[in-house]
Amino acid sequence: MEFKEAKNKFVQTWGALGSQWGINKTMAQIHALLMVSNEAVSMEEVMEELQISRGNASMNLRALMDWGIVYKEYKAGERREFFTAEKDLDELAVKIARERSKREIKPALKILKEVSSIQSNNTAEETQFIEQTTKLYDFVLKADNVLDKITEYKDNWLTKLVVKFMK
Amino acid sequence: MEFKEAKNKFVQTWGALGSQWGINKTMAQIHALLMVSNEAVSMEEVMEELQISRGNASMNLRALMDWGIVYKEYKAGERREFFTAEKDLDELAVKIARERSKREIKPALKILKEVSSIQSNNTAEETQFIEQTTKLYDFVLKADNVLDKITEYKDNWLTKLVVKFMK
DNA sequence: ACAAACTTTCATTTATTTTTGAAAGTTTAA
DNA sequence: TTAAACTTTCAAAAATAAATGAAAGTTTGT
Repeated sequence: MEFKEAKNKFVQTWGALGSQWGINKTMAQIHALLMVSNEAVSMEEVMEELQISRGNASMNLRALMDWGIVYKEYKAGERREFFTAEKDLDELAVKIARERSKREIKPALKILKEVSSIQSNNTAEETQFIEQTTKLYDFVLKADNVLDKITEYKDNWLTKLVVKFMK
Repeated sequence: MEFKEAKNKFVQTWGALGSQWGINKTMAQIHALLMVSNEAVSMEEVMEELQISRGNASMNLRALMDWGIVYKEYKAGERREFFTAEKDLDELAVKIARERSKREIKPALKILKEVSSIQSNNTAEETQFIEQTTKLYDFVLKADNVLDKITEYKDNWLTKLVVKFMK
């Protein structure tokens, strides 16, 4: 396999993975492309490499910056903007984890708390509902807290987790 | 908030979450419905509660069984099949983690290994590509191993993780 | 062996999500 | 202040994913 083919395969694969994880395909592809580029990439180049429209490139680059995993760069004497991806994987994973916690887990917790707090009429049905949603609330809360703690380490959290856990 | 409203809210919320996580909305809703039911539910009831067609119910129940988080149950003297969800959350999370590892992480690792193994012509571009995809491979492999180890505990793995990690 | 009771399949339809591209907006340099 | 160079927005179009429902398939009791 030669370079171009490998690069393309990587971008495609990362894109497909993204869509299984609630991130859209193009967004994941752009991220993949930037991550393996040795220097900052212009919007024009992104459009060219991925064969996408200007609007699409603009919106997804913006979204990636909102996630905090792609940065704008300005080059001296250049009017255009260039983009780079977060390349440190510990940092990348931490940012993704935090963002998903904020966007998905926290709101879900709020709802779980609400629905598990109804007062029961003591039918078997309602008792089961309250019991299960309460358990879910506790579980998700605990998981979210663990995530928080783990990502506090930032550098090498994965390695530290391995060390802590394997012994 | 009264019971029916709470139940509906829970099912809707779980469904929306599902679609952000690569599981389709109906599949997640059915799972939510079964999880808070005190007894096994027939396909007819699922259709009725969620207002979905027979085909849809059948396909998604099947998919949930493929994931190993919904079970068929037979009642004496009843021709129909009934369904229950895995209610133990440790067990549920373990099954989901294992399934996603098998379906998504393992295939991604295979590709990462492939693309990171091209031989370089020593351009800066290719060097960067190989370096970054190699790092990714190592990272994802390590993460997958940690997941494996954690889910081996099965019972109370989350609690055990908290204990190990907080001290 | 038949038929009633039930489940699965899959071609078609429907709904949702993503993409496009042209117009509007912004920034910079002269 | 003007215009060139660039980016963003968003309504409409295209692509993708999910749902429907009728027909085919299966199982069970008589």
